[in-house]
Amino acid sequence: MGKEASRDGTVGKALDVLDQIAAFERPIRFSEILDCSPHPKATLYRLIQTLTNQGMLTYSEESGTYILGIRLVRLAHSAWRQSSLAPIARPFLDALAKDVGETLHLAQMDDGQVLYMDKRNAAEPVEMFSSAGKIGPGHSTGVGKAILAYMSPQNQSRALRRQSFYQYTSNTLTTEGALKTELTKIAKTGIAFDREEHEIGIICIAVPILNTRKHAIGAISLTSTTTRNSLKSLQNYSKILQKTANQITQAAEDWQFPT
Amino acid sequence: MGKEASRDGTVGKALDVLDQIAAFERPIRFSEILDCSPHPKATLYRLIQTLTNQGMLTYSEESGTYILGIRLVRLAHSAWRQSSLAPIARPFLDALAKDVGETLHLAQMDDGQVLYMDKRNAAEPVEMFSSAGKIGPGHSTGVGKAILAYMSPQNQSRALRRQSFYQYTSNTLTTEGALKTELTKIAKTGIAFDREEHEIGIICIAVPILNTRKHAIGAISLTSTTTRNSLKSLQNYSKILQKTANQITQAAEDWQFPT
DNA sequence: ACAATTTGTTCCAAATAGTGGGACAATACT
DNA sequence: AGTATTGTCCCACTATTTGGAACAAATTGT
Repeated sequence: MGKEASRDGTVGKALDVLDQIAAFERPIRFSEILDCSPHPKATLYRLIQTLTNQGMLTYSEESGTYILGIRLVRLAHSAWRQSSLAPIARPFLDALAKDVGETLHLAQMDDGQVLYMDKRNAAEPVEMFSSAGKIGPGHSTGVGKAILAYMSPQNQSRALRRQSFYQYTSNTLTTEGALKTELTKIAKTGIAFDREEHEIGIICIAVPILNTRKHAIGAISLTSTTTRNSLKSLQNYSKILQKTANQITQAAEDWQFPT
Repeated sequence: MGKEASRDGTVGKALDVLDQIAAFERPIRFSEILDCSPHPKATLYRLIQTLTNQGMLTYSEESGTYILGIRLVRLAHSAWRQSSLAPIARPFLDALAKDVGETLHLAQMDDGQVLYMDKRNAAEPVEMFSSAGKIGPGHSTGVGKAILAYMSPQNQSRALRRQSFYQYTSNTLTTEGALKTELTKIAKTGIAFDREEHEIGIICIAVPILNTRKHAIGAISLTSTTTRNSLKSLQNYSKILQKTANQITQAAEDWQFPT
């Protein structure tokens, strides 16, 4: 119990390697992987060879580097369709986008991290990173806090333990205590705000998407800039966001979700 | 030698299972997987358990079914950014989309199959398959033929062997001979057409994206319907498509060599 | 040009992790 | 209740993974 060694065999190790390579967001040498790997050289070597001729990694002869393989993209397409809310939420997000003309995000929680599943651009786009599969911190985003506020106690504390509490801006909540207080407030109102907690100048309003047991299975958010909106004016969107969230809940009812 | 057993260990088996589950485009029971699996019950069971607590699969207690897990989406995001042309091609596709106002696709080849990496919608959307990660046949799509025409002889024949030559419509090329003749023509003109070969009423014009060695690393296509366009009128787009493809080639080159 | 160093690949005996027949439990059908 | 189907678990057997160390290739230093 002391250690949370939940390693399952070779497959687990192989997948860890994939995560490691994904973390570097660039082509990477064998020895670079080796440096951040707990495995001995020969072991890592065979692991990577296997992954490569399985199409999960791609090797570039010219530069001697590895990148994540194309097979993942194929698999992820199925994963996205099957286990994300995106396909279900699509028509409702489209309608909402038409109504509000601001940047919208659909996100779910993966092991304490926010995972963006879909996005709609503002009429006048604020160029932001993103697209499906992008991850973000749970403690400093609107969607993250909205979902955390509506988790079962066990899941919540597990997720909280995963938070880095990295201070992105002076508004970021950097302690578990501060975040918990905020989550309680959110659970009362059903609405979460990002008060420039992740990036100065960027604010957002988010609402959870709940299942029948009143636990969050995702969240939607509307993002804007402080030059175009204030936290007050974002409040005007709360009704329509909640309506959309409810519609998605409804549509998702006969669907199965991850815990 | 007789057998083409290229299985590498447990990891390979686990990944095969993922592919199998992806193939069913719906939640699936344990026994259903077992039916199309070469592994004995206990083996498959442990494999799936491992995959599940690694987040590659998600299990629904209520219905006792498995779907591909959310972790794949996260991994694929990195894969998409690293090993697809999509991020590089994005600005050029955007510009092209603005100019032509028709449905555009960016695709690459994965083991003989077309893999769509990005898409731009027409002003009046044509509802058809597609979006990133979606796969399609090589022998009956514009992008597929464009890429096949510009492959090295070895790669081409390997890819041709992978083709199903399934007859989607009366126009589909259903023999290797017919396809090869077509590919020779395409290699001369640099332009590929889909003459309702995949779906009646849908036509498209495609051009390859070439590397410095004049081999295809991908393709872009413009799709329309027979009610809005004819094969002749699609020809008008050939210049601008080729210009865009060249721009992407250029950008891809610069990408490889950042001093 | 030559040695020293770093980086990548291969081998093989020992150890470990995966295998699968079959027993058992939990549901679903008659 | 009885029977069939589906899912979970056990454990002795065995095949696969392991990793130290030797080797090869590419890079760097003098």
